[in-house]
Amino acid sequence: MSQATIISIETMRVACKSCSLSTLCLPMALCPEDVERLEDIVRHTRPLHRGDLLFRSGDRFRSLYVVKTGSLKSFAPSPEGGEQVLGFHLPGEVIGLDAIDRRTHVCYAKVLETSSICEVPFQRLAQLTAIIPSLQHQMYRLLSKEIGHDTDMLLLGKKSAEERLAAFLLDMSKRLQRRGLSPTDFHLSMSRHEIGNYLGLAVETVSRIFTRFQDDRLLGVERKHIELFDLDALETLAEGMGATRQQQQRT
Amino acid sequence: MSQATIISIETMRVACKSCSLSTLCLPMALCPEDVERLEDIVRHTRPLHRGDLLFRSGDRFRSLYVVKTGSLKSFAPSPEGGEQVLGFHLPGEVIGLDAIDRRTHVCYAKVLETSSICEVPFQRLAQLTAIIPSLQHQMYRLLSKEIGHDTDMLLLGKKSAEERLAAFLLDMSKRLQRRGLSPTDFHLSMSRHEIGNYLGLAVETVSRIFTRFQDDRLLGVERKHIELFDLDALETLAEGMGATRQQQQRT
DNA sequence: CGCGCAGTTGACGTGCTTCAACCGCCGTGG
DNA sequence: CCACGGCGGTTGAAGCACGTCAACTGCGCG
Repeated sequence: MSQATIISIETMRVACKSCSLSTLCLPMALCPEDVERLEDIVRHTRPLHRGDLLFRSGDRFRSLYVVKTGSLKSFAPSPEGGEQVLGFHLPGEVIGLDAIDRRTHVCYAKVLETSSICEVPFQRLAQLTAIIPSLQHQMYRLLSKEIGHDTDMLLLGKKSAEERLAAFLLDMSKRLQRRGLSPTDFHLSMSRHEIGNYLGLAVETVSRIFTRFQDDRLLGVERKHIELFDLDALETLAEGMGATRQQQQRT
Repeated sequence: MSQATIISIETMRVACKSCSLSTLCLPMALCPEDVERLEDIVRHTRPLHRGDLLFRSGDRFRSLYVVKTGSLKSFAPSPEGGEQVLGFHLPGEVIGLDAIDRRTHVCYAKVLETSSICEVPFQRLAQLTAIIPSLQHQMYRLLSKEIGHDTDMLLLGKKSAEERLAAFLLDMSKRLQRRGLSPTDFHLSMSRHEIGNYLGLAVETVSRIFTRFQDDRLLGVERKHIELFDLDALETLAEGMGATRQQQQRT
């Protein structure tokens, strides 16, 4: 028990310079000296557990959060009391970028599995970006990348159910690969409900398509464990070349 | 004719400090001295006309563009040769934020009606933000706002056709209002095809819902001229309180 | 004056949702 | 240790919202 505690604290306190995410996260392309300046403002909190909320809708925006380990989902309350899943967040990804403008969080961030998270106070980060040009560029790229990803998701909304699920799986695959994990064999920390909600599909539809993909030997599924057998075929599907329902609306 | 030319040139050359958009655009909250520094890097191009392309997919990213007058649409080529409308851009709005990260434009920007546009070289803008803190904040807020708007659009993709069109009209209404125009009486510069494509709906569906809204006295339509009679009702519709198809998927 | 395209309207087909039943895993408590 | 309840997930049947196809209208432009 005491050993577990020590490990946990060690994990918590790992500095940016020795963090395995340093090539993905904010320190990317910073010189050691600047990494240290960044470290000075980063706050490490104790690990959060499944179901914990990182922040709530309405909370005042003060910090960006970076996932160090684990995963989260963000969601907005929907009018009827349900929730709308806005995205999933993997290690190295920054949460809260949408709140900079509004000064207030308008969504919830919930932990899907035990996760450790770095807190980066935004005001101090902004001050730092003014004196570290490469950090400023990194911030602009980060924000821009988020816009690009959102745009991709926006396009998804116009595709068929099969295309959406294929695109979702490929997106996860690529994001995991960037983190040094297998792009073809991984664990989904979110439920089918959450996937369906995220993609705008009914749970049943998600389930049916998973089995359809499995029947077609595109992948193997066993509960939350996914194995992708044919990335190319999935890519083709996701692109919408499926011949059915050509949504090519020229204007 | 010569008078028209003079007016056009006058419009082209208007400086940031005397531009009617100065409270919406980048100069927002800058002191006069800093506005002048911004002006120094802004390039004014001749007005573009309907159908002109501001940039193409594949073009190297060099500048952000701000709409001064007129309107544009951005779209991505879809696999089968059609196009996917990504958004519409009104005066005071910045185009190209998604390209900062990729260093290359991945979509097209096409002019919907005669428009004048300011070009802001990004490298020089970034240099300027490092020495003008309020400009840096403005940039962060701009990028963040875009993320927020994209997220809103993403949520739209999960709603019914009526909800989507209502939300689209309200979005236009609010954006026009911020520009000092009537929020209830305006002209849509895009075609039904483009609206449908943007919202992920068939043209016929858009048309049907327009007439349905008109029958319900929510608005008046005559070709591209729109008059909104009942903003509250549209708001309620857009929120998805329509009692039909409650997409409240709890997880 | 007439071609052409944007827009509207109607009839029909279908992909997805909805409703419902069932299965299997897992935790809990007797 | 097993029984039981509950939830996540899968599968089947039926309905509906929206897409597709097709015909028609009318403004706009050469």
